[in-house]
Amino acid sequence: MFNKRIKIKEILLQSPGQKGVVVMGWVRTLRNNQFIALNDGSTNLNLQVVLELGKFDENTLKRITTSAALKITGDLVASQGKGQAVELIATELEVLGDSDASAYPLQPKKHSLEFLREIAHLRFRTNTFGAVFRVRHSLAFAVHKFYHERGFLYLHTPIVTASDAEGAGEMFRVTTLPFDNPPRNEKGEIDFKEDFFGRSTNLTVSGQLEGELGATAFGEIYTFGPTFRAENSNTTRHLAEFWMIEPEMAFHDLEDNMNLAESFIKYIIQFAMDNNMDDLQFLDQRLAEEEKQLPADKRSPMGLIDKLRFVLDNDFERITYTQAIDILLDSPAYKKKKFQYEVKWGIDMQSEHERYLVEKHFKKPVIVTNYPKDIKAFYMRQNDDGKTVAAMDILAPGIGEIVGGSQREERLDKLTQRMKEMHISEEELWWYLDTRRFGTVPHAGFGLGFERMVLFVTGMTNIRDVIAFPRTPKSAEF
RNA sequence: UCCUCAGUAGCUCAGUUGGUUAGAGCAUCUGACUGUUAAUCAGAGGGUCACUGGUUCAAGUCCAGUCUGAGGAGCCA
Repeated sequence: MFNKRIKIKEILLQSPGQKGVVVMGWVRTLRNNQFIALNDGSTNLNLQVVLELGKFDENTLKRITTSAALKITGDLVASQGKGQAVELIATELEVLGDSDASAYPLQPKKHSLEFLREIAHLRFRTNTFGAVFRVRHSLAFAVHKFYHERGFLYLHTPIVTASDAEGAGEMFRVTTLPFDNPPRNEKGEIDFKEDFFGRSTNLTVSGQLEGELGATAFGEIYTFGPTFRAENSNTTRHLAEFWMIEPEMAFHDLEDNMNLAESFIKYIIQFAMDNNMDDLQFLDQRLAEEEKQLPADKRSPMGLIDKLRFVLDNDFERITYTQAIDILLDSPAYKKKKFQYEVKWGIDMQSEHERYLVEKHFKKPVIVTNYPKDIKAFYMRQNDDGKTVAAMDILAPGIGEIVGGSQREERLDKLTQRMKEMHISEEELWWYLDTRRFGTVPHAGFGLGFERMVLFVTGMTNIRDVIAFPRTPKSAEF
């Protein structure tokens, strides 16, 4: 029976005086042969366990090494030392699992994030990753809470998909055909009729098209699942496997869509602020320490928690693509020829342009709407000007694009015309087009990259550090 | 995929114009000490200088290629 244990998060809030308290956790450090800093993952804070001199034999003490798993029974008392309100005087100590100190890679000191990535199976045991993953959990939970409270239905869209017409990037093929000798048809091409699903299949790059099927029946749905892109992207904000949240809403236009996205982002930030303040404070201090190393102009203008408060307290800036281009053309950066890439109406804005708008000009999240149709996907609703579509991207400081969405083209003729122009097969997407044939309605939706959201809230800078087991080109060890 | 930078002990790093036996702090091990907060003190062990090839009397150091990592760019969430 292990159920009598009390989590360290709870015991730290209790008043001294209790006897026979049972705790279990892992040793962070043993100081002075007398003080164990015990952590059980429920909080970043450690419980100080006091071993009175002579009470435990030398062999037991020798087994109290970094990361050894312990069961300790003891009495909770007011701490004599500084740094903690209460501490546990141990009466019984059992080593549940030894940890060979000479082989254990983590030390009670600061490790580089690069090194910790190489031991991703153990990095949860550090303060930084403990905080990041508790915050990540809260954000994920808040996603469901937000949509559930608003009557959205959680729809599980498929991981394996047959459609390759979504145009959202390179896909991972799913097959059971033998590599060395695949079946071939008369033309000598690989015959996917022989494959497991009887056709060529891939891992999903987006649940949106399926999401629209749900929205046109349930009204409002959301998806929250893994997404796969086989792009050879080597950046701090791309993963080959990442998690995306995609709400899709019938009877919503572009403005409704923006309103939902903004309140959604604020809601999940608020939830983390309400439930993970200890961890956010730790991350805030961590970030401040990191930034001391940077030159002054590279540092964030605000601390992490101040930044989150600022986002909660202020409306996102809303501008059209056309206004965005005008701001760029009118900017000192443009006039001083600081931009490497050309700025003119019709371009797909580069990172440097987005960063300027968000980090220099507005200094807060910006929603850019009504992009030129030629740089956006086929399913976005065409505006009356014939040039733009009802798209919206949310750009966040330090991250770039965190949300991409649009009002969808609900008019069948406009949609199929656009598909023809963009060489997208109507036959393959017959099921998608059926939503426009049978009771089509104005509707909208967006995708939010979950890891980018976690980056923003935790202040981490590399996306590989906010997902448990990052998959990136040439890397899938854990 | 492109550009730039890096790879020296378990970790973080130093290593001069190429020159004797490659160093430090932390960690580890041994011992001491005991109200510590990444405990402290003393001592010890620990290296295929990423890999392959080349230049040279001599390469951690110079050159070429490869691999891996980081940052930036593109693709995007």
